[in-house]
Amino acid sequence: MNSHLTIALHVLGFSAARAGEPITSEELARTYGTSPVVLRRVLAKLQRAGLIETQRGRGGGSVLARPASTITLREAYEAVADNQQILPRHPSGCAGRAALVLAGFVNDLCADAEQALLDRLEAVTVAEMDRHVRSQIRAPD
Amino acid sequence: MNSHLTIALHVLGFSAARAGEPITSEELARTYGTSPVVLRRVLAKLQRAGLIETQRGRGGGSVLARPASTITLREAYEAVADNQQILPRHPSGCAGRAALVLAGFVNDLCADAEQALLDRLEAVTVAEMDRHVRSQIRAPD
DNA sequence: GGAAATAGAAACCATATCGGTTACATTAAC
DNA sequence: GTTAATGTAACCGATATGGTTTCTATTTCC
Repeated sequence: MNSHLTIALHVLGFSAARAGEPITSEELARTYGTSPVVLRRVLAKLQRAGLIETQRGRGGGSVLARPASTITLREAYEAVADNQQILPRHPSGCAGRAALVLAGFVNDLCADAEQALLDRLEAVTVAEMDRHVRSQIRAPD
Repeated sequence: MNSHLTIALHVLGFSAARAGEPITSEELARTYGTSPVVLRRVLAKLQRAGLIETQRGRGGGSVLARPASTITLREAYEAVADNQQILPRHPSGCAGRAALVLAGFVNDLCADAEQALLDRLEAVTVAEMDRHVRSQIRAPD
């Protein structure tokens, strides 16, 4: 995994705060602290996943493709995780029956643990994230 | 994360199966499918964590330092994870109050999701892993 | 129609990580 | 002292990553 997940959540959070007004990759890059090109690489993934829509040209930028209350953070994760497993798996080069059985057990357990992690991400929507940010901004400290 | 977790579980599983007889890094490397040097790098971490004990010289090798029923797979994870977080965190370069609040929210959520993953690993002991392997070996298919 | 603003994408580079190998030192049993 | 084993450092090649540059495509505004 790389930094794409945190960038994606930054994008979704800021897009939600705009309430329909498009936000540019330049502004997203500046607030996140990286370059616009890096940000567009993540924007491309979010588009492919159908989470945002982007307009080119003057006045362009990105907006949420669906209501913020219908987008879970797990969807953001899956949009940017290129089929990568969080925990590494046993390789195929194991020798012997015991090693193979052990590898199968470990792989199943890793999959189960990852599922637990994804369940946590699925329990939070972009709208909830946005509400949290709004409340914290209005009530400093 | 690298492959050290799967190697560590391989080590603990095979050590448990030996019931006190030391196992060499050469045999562990052969059954896992890598080189003995790579394996010893993981063995060093498991030693530092107090999960195995290793003897040099002829007839040497590694044995479990504690009963298999008292070692959880989470301990193995923490022995090999060099303080690394599974999910990446927001960088410190965020600009603006909204970005900082959002980063804090995301970081907290990531920590929570990781905790859910670790809980799954903590629920399994090396002894249970060993029992599973033994039962599967005796009853093929 | 032209200028400006914006996204899209490819290419390249510097850096870090990782697994593998080699080499050598250290330890313990026989 | 020979043999078998761990401990560790050094190096190499492959891969991933983030950053930058450059160019193209699109859209709006004048």
